Amino acid sequence: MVLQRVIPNLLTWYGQNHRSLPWRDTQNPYHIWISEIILQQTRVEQGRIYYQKFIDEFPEILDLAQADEQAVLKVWQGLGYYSRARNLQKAAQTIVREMGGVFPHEYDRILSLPGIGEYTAAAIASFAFGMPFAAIDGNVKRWSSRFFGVDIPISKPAFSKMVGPLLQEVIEQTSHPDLFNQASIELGSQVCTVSQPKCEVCPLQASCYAFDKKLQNQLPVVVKKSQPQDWNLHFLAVHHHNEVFIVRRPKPGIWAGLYEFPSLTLPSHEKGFPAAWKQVLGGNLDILHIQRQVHLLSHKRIEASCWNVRWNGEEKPNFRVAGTLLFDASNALDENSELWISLNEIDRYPVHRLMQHFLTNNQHD
DNA sequence: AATGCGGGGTC
DNA sequence: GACCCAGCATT
Repeated sequence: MVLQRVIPNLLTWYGQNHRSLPWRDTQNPYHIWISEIILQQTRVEQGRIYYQKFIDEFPEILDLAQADEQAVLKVWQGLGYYSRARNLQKAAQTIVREMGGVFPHEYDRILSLPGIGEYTAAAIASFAFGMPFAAIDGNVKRWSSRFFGVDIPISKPAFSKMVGPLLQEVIEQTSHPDLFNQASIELGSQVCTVSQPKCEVCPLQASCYAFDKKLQNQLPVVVKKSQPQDWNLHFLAVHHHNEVFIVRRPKPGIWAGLYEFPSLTLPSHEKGFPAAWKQVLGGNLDILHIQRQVHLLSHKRIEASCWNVRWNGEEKPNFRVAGTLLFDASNALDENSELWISLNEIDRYPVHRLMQHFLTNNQHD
């Protein structure tokens, strides 16, 4: 096979050029696991600080298994894709309950844990235990499509079906599967980049299809993503004496398990104070100020308004009026889903970036 | 097979 | 803006 011939080049290149990262040079499966979950759809530089925080907060699997979900989400706050944090803890509990508290050494058992798919299972199996499973992430897909000249869109299962066995065949013949995977990923990240790949220094150049045919800019084939959906979202920061009202978002869904001021989705043209709130709170309410913020996610464009109001009634206002939806997350409740807290307690609760923005910039608007 | 799920860096 | 990052779960 063509690839087999240039593997020595690849390993030599990696030995001379790889970055030093906190989760390399360890074989602790727990540490490697945490790093791999953090790095899913997340750049190394963004994940780095979260990795350190997470390990410090939960040094062992047991610490993670026994923690409050809220504490896990709090460490994850701001990183996004919060189901990763919840699955991490679920998996830790499974390991403690069903696997004797020891991270499993078998590929199939690793793969069975929540939050771990084929890529992550292969990465952990090879990095922690030296097992020959080809780890195929976005970096590997990119160089593979160029090297082998595969024009199937890399997001399609058919692409992995085509390339996976080729890489698997090679890794089963190398004496260092862990180094092969590290080098493969690092190559895609540092050399075979999306734009302007550094073919002049690439250890695979001599056998690369795209280099030979000058098709580096045609490969890989990428399916264009759908446009983000507009979302007109209103938040109600209601102050009563020294307290504010927060709610926990339901699972599943965006920001599941995180806290926020109660929010309400309205048709995109409605930018005024929500009528449903006015109807219930109208008489005893002063609107102090409004914060407007456009918040961009990969799949949503959120036009958010945060209404800071003072409630003048003696008793707390009642948000649970029969037949009226006063905020989106007003279902699936337990005792901690709706809370009145003093504003300086908010740091104890995990919140999303948009909520954090409203809290941080509250004095100056 | 397609979609939902965050946030941020780069060009 | 558009792209995409050491993907996975769900439908």
